[in-house]
Amino acid sequence: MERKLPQSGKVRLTEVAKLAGVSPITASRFFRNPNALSISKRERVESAARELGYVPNLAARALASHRSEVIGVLIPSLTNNVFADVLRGIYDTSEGSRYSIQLANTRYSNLQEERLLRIFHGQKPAGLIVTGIDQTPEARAVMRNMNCPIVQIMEIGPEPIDMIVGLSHSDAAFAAVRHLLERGYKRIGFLGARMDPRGQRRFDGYREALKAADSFDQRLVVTTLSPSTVPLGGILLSDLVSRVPNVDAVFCINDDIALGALFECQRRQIAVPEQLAIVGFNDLEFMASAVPALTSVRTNRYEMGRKAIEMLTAAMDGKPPQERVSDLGFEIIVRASSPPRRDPSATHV
Amino acid sequence: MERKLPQSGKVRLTEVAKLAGVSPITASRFFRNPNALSISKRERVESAARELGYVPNLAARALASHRSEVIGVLIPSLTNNVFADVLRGIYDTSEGSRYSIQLANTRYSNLQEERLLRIFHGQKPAGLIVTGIDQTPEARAVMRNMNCPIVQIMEIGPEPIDMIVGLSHSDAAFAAVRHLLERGYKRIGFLGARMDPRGQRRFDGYREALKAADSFDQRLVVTTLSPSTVPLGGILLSDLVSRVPNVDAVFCINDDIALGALFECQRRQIAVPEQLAIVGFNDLEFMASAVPALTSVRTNRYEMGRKAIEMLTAAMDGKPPQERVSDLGFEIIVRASSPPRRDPSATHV
DNA sequence: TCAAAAAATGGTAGCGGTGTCATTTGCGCA
DNA sequence: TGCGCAAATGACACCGCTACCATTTTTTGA
Repeated sequence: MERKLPQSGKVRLTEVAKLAGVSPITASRFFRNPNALSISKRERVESAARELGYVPNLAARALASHRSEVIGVLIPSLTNNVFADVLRGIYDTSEGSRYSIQLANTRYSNLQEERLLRIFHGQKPAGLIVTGIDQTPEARAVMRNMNCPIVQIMEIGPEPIDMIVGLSHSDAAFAAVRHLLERGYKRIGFLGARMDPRGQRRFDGYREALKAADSFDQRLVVTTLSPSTVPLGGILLSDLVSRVPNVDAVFCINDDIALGALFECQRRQIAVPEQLAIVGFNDLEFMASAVPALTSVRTNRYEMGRKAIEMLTAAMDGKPPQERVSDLGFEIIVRASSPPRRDPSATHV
Repeated sequence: MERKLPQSGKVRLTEVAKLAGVSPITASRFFRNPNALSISKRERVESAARELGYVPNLAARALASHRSEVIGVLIPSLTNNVFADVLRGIYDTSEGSRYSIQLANTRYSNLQEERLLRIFHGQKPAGLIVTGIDQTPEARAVMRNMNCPIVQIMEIGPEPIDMIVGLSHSDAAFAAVRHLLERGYKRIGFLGARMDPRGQRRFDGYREALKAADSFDQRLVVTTLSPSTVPLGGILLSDLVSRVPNVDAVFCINDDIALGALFECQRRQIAVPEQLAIVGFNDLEFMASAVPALTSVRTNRYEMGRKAIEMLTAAMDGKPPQERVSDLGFEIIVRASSPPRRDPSATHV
């Protein structure tokens, strides 16, 4: 009970074992699989460990067991709010387990990703989480050699490396644009930034929806490779309305762009939604607060992180996977920024 | 040259040494301090390592050397944008070094913080970054026993544990409120969420500025312990204007609250800034885009992360610290939401 | 009741590096 | 040419824990 808080005299497993009156190997087993011990020893070891304030030496454990208890996580950005939610899910869920998270930032670069994978490879992680489905063949080769369970997140697609959890971004974008079409919008623009493959697939959904309605028009598409920011949303919108003044709706590749577009409309006195409907993607919290509240596509990001860790820990603990592919889906959250189009002149095309 | 990408046959230091024709210990030295070897051996080891695709086993290294090459980072939230910027600074800067980052989330809980510190303590990190200056005595005791350099970030204050980099939040808040006073605002409200100690100090700055102008009024203060969100900003603003209808400015504890307040004003047809000036804190990117653009207090968060790692690596490499306290300061970014007050009736008080 | 199987426990060796100290080599200078 | 010192190199033990296998104890079933 009396706990001399900062134990300076180092406590090794041997000390715990000695105090508990068992062999070191038995004490070791207690920490890995308590059920393998008889009740009496289990209690003795437990109380001995507590009394001495034992903290296992992870380096020694990793060296002896040939595997670390690290889950490597590769994400492309720390700034993007979208990943903050996924990370929360990852950290929250991993906290209960014995695994710790090693986070690395690829900055949307395939080369960085390869480099980081090689570093992880050397660390023999217990599991790996990577973002997206666009790894290079080299990266995939490294991963196949890792000999640990791997979960791809954010997106689902063909040929998962191992397991995968996410949603179809093209389907989601398709549904969002269908929503606008069904509400009577005719000239629906696309604002896209950071046109990485995932963004490209959202664009694909947009294009397919419009092509199906025979309304696709390249002039309505404004994209850039620059990273998404709120101010950039304003710039893209400016571009769009100067090109196509009578555009009546925009589908934005994400919520930051949508918010920037809304602000730009306010600046230019373009009435939203009367003159221009706006739809975003991700449904960040501010979308519901904006004036008017902005329609968006809800993606279950926290859940995605949680699920990824659960799939990983199940696999690491040797449990057969329930499912290799988990489609978390999406939901169109309809708000005031995309009401049914009232202006009958819109039907003139 | 021909690199069989995924080296499966494990390569140990011994193999490298053998190929290079040196003893293992010499090879070991090459990786830690190449200058200790003669040129010829250095080159031999280097090419041998490359040829075999050697990756050091970090666990073995940590076990043998009694120190890991891990920098522990404790932050209170992953969701809060503010920390994303700091983290970017941390990750960007640490990438060049041989240290890796271990991130942990305290969730604004002192108990979590203590628990996490104890875990880190067991890992013998090479360095530690903790957020804020409000650690419990127990937490401070654990840290003092860590025997590694420590940097506190976000805030400066008395009695740093080791090193510290940040700014004075009360000074920053004081300056922001002074700005409003100087522009002629009389009834300046305070919107505060998540009133943790750091938020409290911002409130202190607000209060002191108003007291100095003899204008402090408790009815103008609306706070909650709930986490900051954009929607919450709207709720707090509603509360304030229903209590004090003639409030003419608000100082918001952060930018999310400020944005929510702006949206609420739009909803209620309160003209910003004519009827109500708004000032936020942190200067997130969207503040400049909002309509009207919102005044805020710029804090150098990326720089804070960068500096923390630099101080840490310098100390870990045994260099004497240039400075133990680094005040990164702040800047009031004046925008359209807080123009000089024009309404002369305001002078009636 | 006793043998066989299962569960619990322990002994030994070694994971892949590095600290420590001893030894060898190189080099400047008298 | 030889001496002394610093630089370069090497030998050995051991970091703290776990894999592997051997041994002991308990349980089970005929």
